[in-house]
Amino acid sequence: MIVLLLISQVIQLNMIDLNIKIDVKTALFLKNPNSSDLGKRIISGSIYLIDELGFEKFTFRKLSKKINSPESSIYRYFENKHNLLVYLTNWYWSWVEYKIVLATINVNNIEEKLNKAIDVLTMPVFEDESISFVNEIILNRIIIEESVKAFHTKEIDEENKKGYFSTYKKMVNRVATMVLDVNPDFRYPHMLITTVIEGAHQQRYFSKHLPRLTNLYKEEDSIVEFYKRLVNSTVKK
Amino acid sequence: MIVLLLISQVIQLNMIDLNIKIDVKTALFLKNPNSSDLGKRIISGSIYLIDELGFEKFTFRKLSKKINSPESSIYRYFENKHNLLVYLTNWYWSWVEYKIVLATINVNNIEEKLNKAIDVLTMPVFEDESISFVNEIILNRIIIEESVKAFHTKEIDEENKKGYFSTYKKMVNRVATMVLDVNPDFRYPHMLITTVIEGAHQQRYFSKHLPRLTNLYKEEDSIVEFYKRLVNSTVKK
DNA sequence: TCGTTAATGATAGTATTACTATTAATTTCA
DNA sequence: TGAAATTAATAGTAATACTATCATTAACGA
Repeated sequence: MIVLLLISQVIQLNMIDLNIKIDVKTALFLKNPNSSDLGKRIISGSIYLIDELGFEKFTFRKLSKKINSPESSIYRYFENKHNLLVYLTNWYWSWVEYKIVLATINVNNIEEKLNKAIDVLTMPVFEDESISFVNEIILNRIIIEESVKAFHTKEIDEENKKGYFSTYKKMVNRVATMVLDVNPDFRYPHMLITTVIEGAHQQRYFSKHLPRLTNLYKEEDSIVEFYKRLVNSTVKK
Repeated sequence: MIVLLLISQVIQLNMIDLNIKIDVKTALFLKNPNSSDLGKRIISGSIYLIDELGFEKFTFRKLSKKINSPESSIYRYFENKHNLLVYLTNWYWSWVEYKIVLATINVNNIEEKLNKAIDVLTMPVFEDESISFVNEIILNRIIIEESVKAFHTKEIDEENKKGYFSTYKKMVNRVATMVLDVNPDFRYPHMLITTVIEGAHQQRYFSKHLPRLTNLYKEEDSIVEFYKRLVNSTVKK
């Protein structure tokens, strides 16, 4: 009980921390959605609505009706729906990095440590681990279905300069370091990790919509199995 | 000279073949763009314009101005710009499959055959190998920057039923078969190949826009090197 | 507790997008 | 040559992605 409480407090603290970082490093939002009731309704409402409609059909007008606040008020928090999506992905990757830290904190064996991180990166989110107004199960679904759109735009270079993707890079870097711990001579740690992260999402998407493009076996989580095998056989000295 | 001519004829035939397949299997277009001058202007104009503006800012109205034909005429060929993008991806994958066939046709060693295919899938398109009104260098760039949007939509399941992605699946299947030739016990051939294809595109994108997410060395094509190593070490018995 | 400031609500308005409709001009090819 | 098919020219509509204005309410500090 005490342990749980402590962990929950750590998460709370950590989340505040991460949000401050987003706040400082980027110009992602005009007003911090964490700072008000309306802001939180925008975030949690948008998660449900993007999941329901898909990002293309999602609009601030529809969101305003869902949360019963005027469209113009939403625009006081986010310049446009694209920035809101990027904000959500940052939230997600902060959360994932935190889960990696938790999963590897007391693991001393470096191979096992890397494997634990790969687990977090490739396993589906099935339990509501939420400690806040964000539903992580649905957010995970949004990341799988929509997150490629967050960085496939003509504005990528300017947005990158503004730090829109720093949370993601930071998390990738953490795991890439674990790869180098296992094999310091391995030349492609970042390439490997982003291949695994994006690949695992892609395969989840394929398994749902284009199953001919992947291979699933009932008795196992094939995606986790495949990427673990891939990492271990590729990183090996 | 004679050889070149023959190859060129084969390509020509093959392209017609592939287009007939697209025609028959899907409802991708309302009128075959290959069948008229206007249709070809739509395709080649759209390739330049999508590359220039990005898919989001690309509109049929802007395209109509570029090719000097009314917007409504474009709508007689494609229901919407999304279907045009899917058409372009099909064109691209038909062309890639043809390149794989060419690159592997006289290779008897099965490992070498697979490696040749991985080469085609991971190498950049730098020469204008075009035999038609399609500029493959620019098309390759569009695939890297925009193609994820072709299958990340809410309509994916209906579109999949209509056969919108059959060209891609067919090509993946061809290479997956080569994987099984090398190791018949390997359980994840499709997963491996789609990981390589999409991963290689992703890494090209990262190397251009988010270089911290990948690892590039000047003296080599790191992306080709990495994915070859990955395939060979993962497929190994 | 009053008064100022800040945040939100209510409403309206604009340019652009994603189409559809109609009719005239032109091309095709039987 | 003449009918059928294709393309051009033009107009129009609902929805999207915003911006602007002003009224109302909440916050909070003197």
